[in-house]
Amino acid sequence: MNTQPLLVFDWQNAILHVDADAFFAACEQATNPHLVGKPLVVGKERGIVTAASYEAKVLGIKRGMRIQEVKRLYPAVIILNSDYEKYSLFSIRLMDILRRFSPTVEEYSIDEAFVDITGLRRAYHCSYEELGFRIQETIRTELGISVSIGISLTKVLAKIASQHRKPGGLTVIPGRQIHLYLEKLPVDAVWGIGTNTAAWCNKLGIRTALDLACRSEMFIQKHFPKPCYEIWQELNGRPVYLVNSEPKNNYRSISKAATFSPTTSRLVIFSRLSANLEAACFKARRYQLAPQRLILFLRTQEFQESAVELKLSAPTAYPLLLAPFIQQGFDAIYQTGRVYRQTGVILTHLVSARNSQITLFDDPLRLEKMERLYRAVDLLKRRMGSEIIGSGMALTVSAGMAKRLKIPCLDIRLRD
DNA sequence: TCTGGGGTCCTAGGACCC
DNA sequence: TCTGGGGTCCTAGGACCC
Repeated sequence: MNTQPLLVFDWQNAILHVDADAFFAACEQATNPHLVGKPLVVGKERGIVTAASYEAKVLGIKRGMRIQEVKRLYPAVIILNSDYEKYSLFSIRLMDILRRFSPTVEEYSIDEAFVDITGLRRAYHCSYEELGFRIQETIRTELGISVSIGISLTKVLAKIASQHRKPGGLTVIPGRQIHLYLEKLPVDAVWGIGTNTAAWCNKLGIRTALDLACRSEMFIQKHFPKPCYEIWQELNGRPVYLVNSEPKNNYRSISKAATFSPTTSRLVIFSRLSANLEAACFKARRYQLAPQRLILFLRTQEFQESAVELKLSAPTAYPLLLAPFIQQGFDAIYQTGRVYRQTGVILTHLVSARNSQITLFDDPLRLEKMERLYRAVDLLKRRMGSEIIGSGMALTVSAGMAKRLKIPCLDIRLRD
């Protein structure tokens, strides 16, 4: 058999993973004493459960469950709209606390972070476990929420550690104890191993994380693609994934999609699509980005997807300029009489908008007008909420106006 | 098992060039 | 024009994550 014993020296490297417990629900409870200790669910506005407090989870409520069903089965459960502003503020404060302990903090998601704590035992005159405990306590007292913490030699192991005991757990996995934690862990519970890779593992006789970690390096390289080889190294205590503390200020793509009650109405579907475009461009402008391409897609009731990709000859995040092409693209994929339930827009090949949009206009005055218009729009949206202005605008632009504005669209291509 | 919405990275294969 | 080898770039699609 292609196996080998785990051989890891302790603490060449120390990574801490923080995972907030039932984060959205916890934020609600932290800001409203009446909610503490009560079963509570967030996601009313979407019709599905986005997050559930532990009191609600105990009853059997899971993420994705219909709100209607929750109401019917558990009339006592409190149901709230989600409040992303609030959760973002908690997230910012959480990350700030972590940065007080170490400068190397990766904000992995709104409620999760990795912290590189290598060598901090000396600085704080305490063990890594004690340091984890202090962090946990600081978060509890300052924010009033509970987090689970895992500490180990790599990110993958630290994730396993933080999952090990939830909520409120603190688990340290030193090198010599790795096998104890991998022994009973199903391979698909490892970060980065999904259902497909797990199925492949099973075919090779690999059931647990330990089975995977103990295979020889050669065996892994022969039978698995690169991502899995990296995970294998991490499971063996060899760090591959570094803690990246650079702030997220760039995107490869920006997308907006929305599901609605099934309809055949051309007008309704097109205006949904326009709203998606508005929202996506709004976000792009916030990060000073402009797409060179965009993909429009529609989904039918039977989950059939049709999409079209538009290549712009010059990048822009001004929906007004894009309107005629959206119309063309839409016409290419929309089928009269079909029942649709979802629309979406993906902005890709993003570039910095700072200078690139200038090439769209030969007349600097016109550029300035457009910039001023959207500065006003963006300000209004930020102040009053993004619903205040926008969608429908795309409908009002005539093809003639677009022609005068000289936005050429190079290429429209149907995808699949 | 997917609900629903937002992302990332990797890979195989084709086009094109020398 | 064909043969063969080799490299790069781009794309679609897959897999995975929260």
